[in-house]
Amino acid sequence: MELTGSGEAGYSQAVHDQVVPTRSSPRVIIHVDLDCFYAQVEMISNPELKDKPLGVQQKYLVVTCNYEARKLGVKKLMNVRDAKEKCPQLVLVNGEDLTRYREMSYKVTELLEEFSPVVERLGFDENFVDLTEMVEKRLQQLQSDELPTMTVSGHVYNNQYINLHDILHIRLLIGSHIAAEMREAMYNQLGLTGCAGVASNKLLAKLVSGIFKPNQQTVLLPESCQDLIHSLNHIKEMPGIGYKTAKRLEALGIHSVRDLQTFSSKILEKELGISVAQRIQKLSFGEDNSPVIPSGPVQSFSEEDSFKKCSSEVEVKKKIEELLASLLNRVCQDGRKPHTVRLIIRRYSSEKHYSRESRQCPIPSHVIQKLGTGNCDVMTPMVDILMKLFRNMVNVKMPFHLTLLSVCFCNLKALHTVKKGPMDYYLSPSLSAISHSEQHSSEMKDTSMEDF
DNA sequence: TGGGGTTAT
DNA sequence: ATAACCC
Repeated sequence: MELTGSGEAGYSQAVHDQVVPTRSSPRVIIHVDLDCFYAQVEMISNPELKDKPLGVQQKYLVVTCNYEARKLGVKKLMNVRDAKEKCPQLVLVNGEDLTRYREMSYKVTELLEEFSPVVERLGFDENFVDLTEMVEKRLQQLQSDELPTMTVSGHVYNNQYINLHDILHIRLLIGSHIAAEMREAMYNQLGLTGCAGVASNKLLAKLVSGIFKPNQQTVLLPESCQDLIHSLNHIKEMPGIGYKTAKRLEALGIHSVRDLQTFSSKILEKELGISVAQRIQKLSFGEDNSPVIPSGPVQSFSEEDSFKKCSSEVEVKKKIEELLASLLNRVCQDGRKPHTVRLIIRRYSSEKHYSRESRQCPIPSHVIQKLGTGNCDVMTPMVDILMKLFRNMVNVKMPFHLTLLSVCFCNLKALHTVKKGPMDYYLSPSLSAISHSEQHSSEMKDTSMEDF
């Protein structure tokens, strides 16, 4: 038996004109999924909540709840009235301000990045990590006398037999140990519990992480892949197949994963377009070659507020000022500067499901400059810009009825720190481009376009 | 359905 | 700018 073979050596990815050998085939991916994340953060903030049924409320919804509450029949995204009816002892905390959740969320991602830098966030409470390289290193450290005593950490999906002569099994077992170490670190350093799934791609890792539910982990061995995907009761449960696609598939008579596997590729491509069709049909077989993409710093900040009714310009301005105040704090913390601002609205409509409209524009350069600086009045010009965007979307001479307002800062650009002797100077990209001849054309053009 | 996020078109 | 996806 050889421990090192089996990966097809591919030559891809030209990085800086260098051809780097990459092993593209057998990956080890972990999906980490925190247990009822917002509720956990609240229980850490206030330990008195720990042994009580707890729900986190946003507007009239219980968006998540702890396991005490779940035992008593409370479900995620349940109406507050229904939840209180089911469970009169339910303790509710308001979770509309995401600040503490966001901060804890990034602590988790950073902790995982210490194991391996390739970490992709999915929402606030899930992360994928590509463990392939880490596993490979441990495999090379593995002594041959240790091999016969190798065991799994946590559950094996289907309770499948482990073959220690199968290199794919060995890799995944090593992955399961790394998963256990990650969960231990999350608990010891942050006080958080969660589930983990280890498999050969993101789809399967995600599906298998949910098999044993709070605070447990599961590894999927290749032979049980089909069992896993066929354990889904409906195609809508397949990550990547959302509400719209599921509806269209149903119209084609496709309900189960097997229906999708056996459906004509040609017809599917004609109905959904080649891109979606090919992607989701591969998903139906458990195939997913999408890489784990390091999320890095956020690409946009937004704050939103929903309400029953907002129908005057004065109200709109007040809401925008509130949203903006929070956003400016966040921008200040981040250090980078947004170069674009967007206003998003949702209009009241009795039927038409969930449609938002938005208008965006560049942030004038003189406003950008003031953004990080405490708060020498950047509010006024920003509110003016946002009200103009608002009037561009909504005819204020006609009656209107909004149910949501959101402000988003995006197109974030780093400040360039230029080493110049004892002092560092912060320069905007355009200035930096002038002082450094190696940075030019595209950035210059981009900046000047936005300024005017 | 809340209050966020991402990528593709 | 919108539409789809994710939580």
